[in-house]
Amino acid sequence: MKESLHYLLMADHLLFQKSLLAGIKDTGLTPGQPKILDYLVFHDGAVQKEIAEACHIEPATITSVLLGMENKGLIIRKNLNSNRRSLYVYLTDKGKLLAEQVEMQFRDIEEKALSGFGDDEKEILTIFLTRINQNMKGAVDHEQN
Amino acid sequence: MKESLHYLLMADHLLFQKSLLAGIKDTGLTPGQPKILDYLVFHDGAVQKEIAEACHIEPATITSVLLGMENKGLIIRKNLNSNRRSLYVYLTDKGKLLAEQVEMQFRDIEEKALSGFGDDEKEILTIFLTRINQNMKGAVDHEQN
DNA sequence: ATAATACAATTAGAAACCTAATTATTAGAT
DNA sequence: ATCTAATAATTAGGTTTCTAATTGTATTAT
Repeated sequence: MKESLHYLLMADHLLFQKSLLAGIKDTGLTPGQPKILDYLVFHDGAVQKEIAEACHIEPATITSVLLGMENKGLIIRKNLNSNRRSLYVYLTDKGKLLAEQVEMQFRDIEEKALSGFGDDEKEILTIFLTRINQNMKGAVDHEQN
Repeated sequence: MKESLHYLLMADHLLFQKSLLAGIKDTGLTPGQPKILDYLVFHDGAVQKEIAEACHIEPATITSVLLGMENKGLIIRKNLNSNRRSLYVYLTDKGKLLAEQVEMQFRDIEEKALSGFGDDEKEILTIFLTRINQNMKGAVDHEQN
């Protein structure tokens, strides 16, 4: 089991997550918030559904996490007249500052995780993980019909 | 962000998990239970702390998940006289049956995930993920001191 | 134009997970 | 031998996550 793909992916992902949280303890961010902050850096103004998909969590989950982030003043949610059933999410200045810290931490951990890897190896790894991603996406989509 | 290691690991892990849960819906297992069942197949009689470490969850979490599994009759927990502060966990016959189903599903998904991969590619992937694992373990251990 | 359908977000309720503090047991030090 | 440290499990309290059902808004069909 220790050598199975599932186990390795789980271990790597969770160690990454644990390391991230340790590195941003001083920010007061709770575990669900960093990935959303990170997504918004590159997709400011996204609607909730989009964020949920990108972060691989359900729309119902996003609702509560974003509420917490809004209360902390990290984001604001706007209702545009052109589409009143969607909520558009924007980083505040405070949110941007914390997001930068998260970004930095992401980069640090990634570097640590890949220490000893050559550029060619990094590229191969990325390609492999992307292929798996596509294989799995197809599988899950198929099951939903 | 879509191309970062963290994102790819997260996506692959969560798609794997989602696919697994879809494939064992009929078993009535809740999301936290399959990985423990799987671990016990190869480590029957493990103590709770060991299971927690292997499954990358905290001892406090194991307590409640194992309670649920015990109530469902999937496991029993025994107190041995030689060490009365540890609890030794064993699969019941019912637990073994469900574990087999979980195993089968793990294998199916792994095959789907790696479709198109040659044996040499699979081996390289495993090596890479294991190296990342070791890099991260070192990092997390270091932070704890 | 109105009715049916689809869609985005939310609420409700439950499971999984965490950290910090507690209890019970074991091991180690003097 | 007793006192202190460490260890395994648990409890308490909170966050994240899920599914299913609901609300409000937009689209589509007749």
